[in-house]
Amino acid sequence: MSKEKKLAESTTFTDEMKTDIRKKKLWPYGEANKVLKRHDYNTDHIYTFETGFGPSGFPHIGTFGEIVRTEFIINGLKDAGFKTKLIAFSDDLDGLRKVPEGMPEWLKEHLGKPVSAIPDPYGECSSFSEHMNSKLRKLLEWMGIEYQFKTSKECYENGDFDEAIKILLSNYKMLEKIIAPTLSKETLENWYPFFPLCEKCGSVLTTVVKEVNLEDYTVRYACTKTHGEVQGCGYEGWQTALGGHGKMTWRVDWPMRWYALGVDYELYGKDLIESFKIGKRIMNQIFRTKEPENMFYEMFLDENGAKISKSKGKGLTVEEWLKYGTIESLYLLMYRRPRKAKELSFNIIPSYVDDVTSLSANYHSNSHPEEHDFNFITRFQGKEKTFPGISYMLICNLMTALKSDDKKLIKNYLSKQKELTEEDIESDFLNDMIEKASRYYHDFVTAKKPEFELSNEDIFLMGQFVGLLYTELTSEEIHNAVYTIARDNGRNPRDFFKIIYLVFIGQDRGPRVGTFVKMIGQEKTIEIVSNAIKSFLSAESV
RNA sequence: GGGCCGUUAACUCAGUCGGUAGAGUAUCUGCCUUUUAAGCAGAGAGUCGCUGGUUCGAGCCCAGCACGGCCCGCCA
Repeated sequence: MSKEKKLAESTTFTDEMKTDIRKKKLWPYGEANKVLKRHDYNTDHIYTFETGFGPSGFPHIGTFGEIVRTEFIINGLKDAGFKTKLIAFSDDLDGLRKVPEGMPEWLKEHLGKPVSAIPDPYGECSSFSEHMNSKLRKLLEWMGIEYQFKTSKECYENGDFDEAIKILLSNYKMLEKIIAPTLSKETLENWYPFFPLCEKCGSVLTTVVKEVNLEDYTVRYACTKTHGEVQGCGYEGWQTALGGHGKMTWRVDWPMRWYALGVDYELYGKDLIESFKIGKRIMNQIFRTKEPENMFYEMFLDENGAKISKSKGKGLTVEEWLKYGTIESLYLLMYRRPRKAKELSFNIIPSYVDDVTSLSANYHSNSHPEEHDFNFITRFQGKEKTFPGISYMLICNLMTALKSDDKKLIKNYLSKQKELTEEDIESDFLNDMIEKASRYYHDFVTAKKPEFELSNEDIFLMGQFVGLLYTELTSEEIHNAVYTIARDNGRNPRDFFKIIYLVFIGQDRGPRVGTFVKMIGQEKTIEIVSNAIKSFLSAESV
């Protein structure tokens, strides 16, 4: 009885959800609809997404982008009431081909071994790949992304892939037919879809299969191949192809994962388009099932338009972006046009931060906020997020003009120029933004603070100036006082301004003196100047 | 040889169901009696790569073309 009722409810719900999400056009919804259609909008199915990661180097911004972009689609599904799962898969059985730049030379003796069998060069984790995995996981956890972590090693060893391996090896001829067109003649001669792990030297890159027994899925192999700098040790023996004693070759490994893990969707970089096509054929012809729904994304490029690579370690990192930009700005970077190559450099960060602010305003005044970019870049927390309309670039400019990144000062200035509530001024968002703009200002805008000296006459002038401040003045009066004092003492006003700025903020330039003094308050100004002069005098007398 | 992406103001880029083309920077004008990657107010600036198609209506959808860039054609 209750079961029937439940079913009826669930069906009605499904129809509503179908029509609702089908109408939506933003790219993550487009992808969501592809994957929903695959299971006829079934609300009980757990829609499974995979992202791949090669732990032979540090995770770069592209790896991170793949996960975030996948999460956009997942969040669209979740928001519509569907169940999802994200598998972050680390291929830690991949053999190390060369010592990555900046890593110790002793790694050379481990070339050819799976990265999970190589010690951590930084001595922090149980293996090379563990180190890379932990870097990625730390980031994902910090961001609160829900995912299931799987590694190649554990899946092979658990036997999760055994059934798939049996199917692949039993269909060797068909497999060869699919792969052959992509291989050179020489490679094809000794080609076999399985690389045993050499029992003697531990290499996975140098073994060649000589004979196969399909009764028990064992292979006879010889460790005789040369792969780049790695040479086989010459060992020969029998080995089972199951249970993690080797791995399938790359183009075969990928579809095998789709099959074994039930992957419904995967994003991949443009460089893997050809590999995906092979994987698709393997899925269709050997596993006799449909390949995952999918989309490829464009590469991130460095400032010179070159592809960012793991081995070279170039390009902007996620950490670097977050040092200067808000988390939402990074999400926006990933959200916008995944299929357009983007050149990454520090100077694009301010505009992304400010775009988030305008998107926020747009979202909160929009007639149909239910389908809005802002939902994705806030991970569907848009309603709770209102960003005060303060420009990051304005803050940078203010800091430059004021030659100071003092938070209170900046806030004070902002509150004079813009209409901001007390809440806005004290918001975490503004604090965060000022801190980030401050770093940007320090690292990209400012120069070193010049050292300066004051003559007795300079100090005398400052004394006169401060003396006036005991009376309440307007900003104009203060400003004019600078001229008056300078002229009365036969000094160039320009020089006096310079002295004032040096005493105020240690720079020879700054904002308009009158407004600046009013901003920090006359009393406070007196205090700052008096202290500065005192400390200068005491330093002088030593 | 195969495939993909891009082309919107001088520059960098947005463009949310197909409904009068947007921002920042730069330029020009005015204002603030030093200066700054200043600030404020305003202005000019685009046949949305080209050609055709669908539509009452196209930057957006479809086809073809041109130019630019990238990936694959080693290995994983």
